[in-house]
Amino acid sequence: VPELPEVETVRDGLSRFVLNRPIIAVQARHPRAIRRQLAGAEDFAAALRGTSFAAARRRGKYLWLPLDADRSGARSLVAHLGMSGQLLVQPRDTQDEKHLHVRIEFADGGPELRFVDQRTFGGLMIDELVASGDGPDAVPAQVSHIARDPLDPLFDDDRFVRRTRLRHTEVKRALLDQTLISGIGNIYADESLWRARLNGARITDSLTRPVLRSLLAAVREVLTESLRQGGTSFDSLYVNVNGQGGYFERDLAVYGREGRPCPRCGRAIVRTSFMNRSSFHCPRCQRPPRLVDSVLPQ
DNA sequence: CATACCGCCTGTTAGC
DNA sequence: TGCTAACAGGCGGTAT
Repeated sequence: VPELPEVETVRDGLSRFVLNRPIIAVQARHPRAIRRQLAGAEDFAAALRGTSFAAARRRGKYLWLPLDADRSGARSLVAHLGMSGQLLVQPRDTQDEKHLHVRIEFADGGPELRFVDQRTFGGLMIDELVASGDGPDAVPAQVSHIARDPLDPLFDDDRFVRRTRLRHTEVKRALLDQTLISGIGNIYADESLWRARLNGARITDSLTRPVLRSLLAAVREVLTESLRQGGTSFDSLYVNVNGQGGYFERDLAVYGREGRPCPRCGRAIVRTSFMNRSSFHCPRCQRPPRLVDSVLPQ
């Protein structure tokens, strides 16, 4: 599942292989992949033909490629990989992938950009850049509600701690809320909570500022180490633009490791159902909240 | 406003 | 063996 380290790895690949190359043809083969393009497939293709990508940017799990300023500097190709989306840079003679949804060809005849997505939760669209509201940089309108991510130099730690403590919800929910802190999905939420020795069911307004700061530090450690390894390819659906997986799965402490020993204390990792998805934690290192602190009715 | 939950998707695996 | 059901889960929309 592509989260911040995976999306950043893709962004880096795009920045090296698809910038400043005039686009000559665009093929949208699956309408669902561009469902957010309200004006339709032809409008999508027309916006890209003849221009080029000027840069590759990211916030949280969204990435976007601003179009060449000479023609349409206010617009970008916005991408979200969803559960299983891949942006691949492939030689033109490479056989079409089974779930190839969008193809972008360049005038130089070099490798083309392909959007491949098995579960179709991802998508592409052309969108206008707008002021971000929390800083000097512009972001696509589709991305404007997304908080800065913890690897963004302008991420405001104090604001995150303050806003989190104003909420009354489980801390894992808060980590997954992209309007509070972006880029974290189920895998890195569990890994970060384990590093911070916090149970994900702890309630945000009962956590102290130092505890939340240490959680934020754990989040940054996990994301940074995973990024160094090219991300996590837990279910092999995540690959970089060259089709290669990352290696962080080897370093996962709890995610997907039910029954195996906690790397810190040796106790068996426990799997629970949480928010209708799987969560993994160490029952010794991450003690559940006292009942009085539970989110359940008082 | 804050918070919780549903539905969208398909390939893989578990269970009968 | 063959079928069904569960599972994976990010996110926008909607309900409370």
